[in-house]
Amino acid sequence: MPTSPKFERAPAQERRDALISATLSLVADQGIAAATVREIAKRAHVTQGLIRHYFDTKNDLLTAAYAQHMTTLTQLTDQDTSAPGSTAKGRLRSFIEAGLRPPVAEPRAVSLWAGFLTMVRNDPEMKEIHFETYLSFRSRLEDLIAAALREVGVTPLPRELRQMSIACNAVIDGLWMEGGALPEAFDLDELPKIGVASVGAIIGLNLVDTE
Amino acid sequence: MPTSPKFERAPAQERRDALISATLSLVADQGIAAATVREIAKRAHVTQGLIRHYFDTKNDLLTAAYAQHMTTLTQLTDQDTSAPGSTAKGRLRSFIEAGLRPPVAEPRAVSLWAGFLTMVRNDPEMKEIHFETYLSFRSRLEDLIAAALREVGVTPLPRELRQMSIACNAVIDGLWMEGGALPEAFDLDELPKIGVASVGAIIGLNLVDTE
DNA sequence: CGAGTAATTATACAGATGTATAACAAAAGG
DNA sequence: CCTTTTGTTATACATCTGTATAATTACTCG
Repeated sequence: MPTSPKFERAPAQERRDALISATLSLVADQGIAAATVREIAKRAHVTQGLIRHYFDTKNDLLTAAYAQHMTTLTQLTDQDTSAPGSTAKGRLRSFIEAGLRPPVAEPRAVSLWAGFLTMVRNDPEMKEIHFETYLSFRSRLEDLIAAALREVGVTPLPRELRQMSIACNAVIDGLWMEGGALPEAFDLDELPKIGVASVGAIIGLNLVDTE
Repeated sequence: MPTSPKFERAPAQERRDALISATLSLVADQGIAAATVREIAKRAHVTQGLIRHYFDTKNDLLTAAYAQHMTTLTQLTDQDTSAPGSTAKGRLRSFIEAGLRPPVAEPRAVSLWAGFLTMVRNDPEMKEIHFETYLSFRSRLEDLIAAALREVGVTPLPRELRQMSIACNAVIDGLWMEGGALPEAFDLDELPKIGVASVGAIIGLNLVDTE
């Protein structure tokens, strides 16, 4: 008498991914404290013992989840700026806008950032991931700013460029954070617009007008 | 035979404050998960049962701690802008600088913000506190911007003013966050300088030069 | 088709956590 | 000085947590 299988064996990568995204959604929804092994297992539709089969410790799972989230964020922000044939100014604008629209800018992402911050500050491995992601974002921004300025014949000093990129990064981060923490306080597309205008003001270049 | 007293009875307000600041320092240092009743009691030099005597539930203590922290932050930012006889431009600059220097801008404050974010998003009472603090900060900033512009004969439209204050608030928040999350990545006084310059650029007013 | 392997479940365990309640003792009032 | 009040400690308890290990069961390979 053939009974229906009691569970299914999934490919390793698939299970790992399921566990990681269960972790991320839990941290985003209810904070790091709610991400217990049992709750994670439930969301991934497995039993809790299986977590140990893929990750030596809960901390390993959390680290893997954070790394994956940061990688995704970086990719999402970058993808719109690689279109060839466009102007540097246009690429800079796309970069800003992408960072201030879903899926990059949304409550979920901000909650994840906040949820992991404690671990980032105390765990060297996570600190490393955070630091690299931040610097890579800022250096990407710095390159785009330099290119846009070069396009109009301006070449700022390295020191000026550094300050511009820090400031522009701060506007983007700040808007991202405000939009995520108080989504109901802003209109749709309000944040991207403000972001583009502000970065333009800071680097002294009108990014708003199309041409 | 008179033995030394086994404990001391403290004024109610004093004990409440001790419990609240123990909570805040714990959340700042090790995150919200580390703020257990036993650990809080230890830092406040009392036993854990006493917490229940001052707060019905742990959640009440956390809410009280968050409220106190936010109030302190607001006061710290505001105090330098009330000096009479100064120019509106100068007051705006003080406001920005105060928000980007210790004790407002420091890792501890950012950790607290992150630690409480989950609760802010899920607990209506804390959401209310957060919303009001944010709006009050922004409206304070909006007033200062309007005054500084009026001083040079400029009167922006309400819509423009709103966008400026959102953007300026974002720069300040973003710099505040970056400085707190990666303190070693910035020089002392670098963030206040960048903040003043950026806000100036956004509202079209040179805030850097003294006169 | 049958045995071996490893993915998955099931169970166990020591310690931590929030809350509840009982026991104690320091200060206040008469 | 003694009683009362209540701030404070001490203890108890059910539940949850991360980790460890044993027991199953689905798939693979010969």
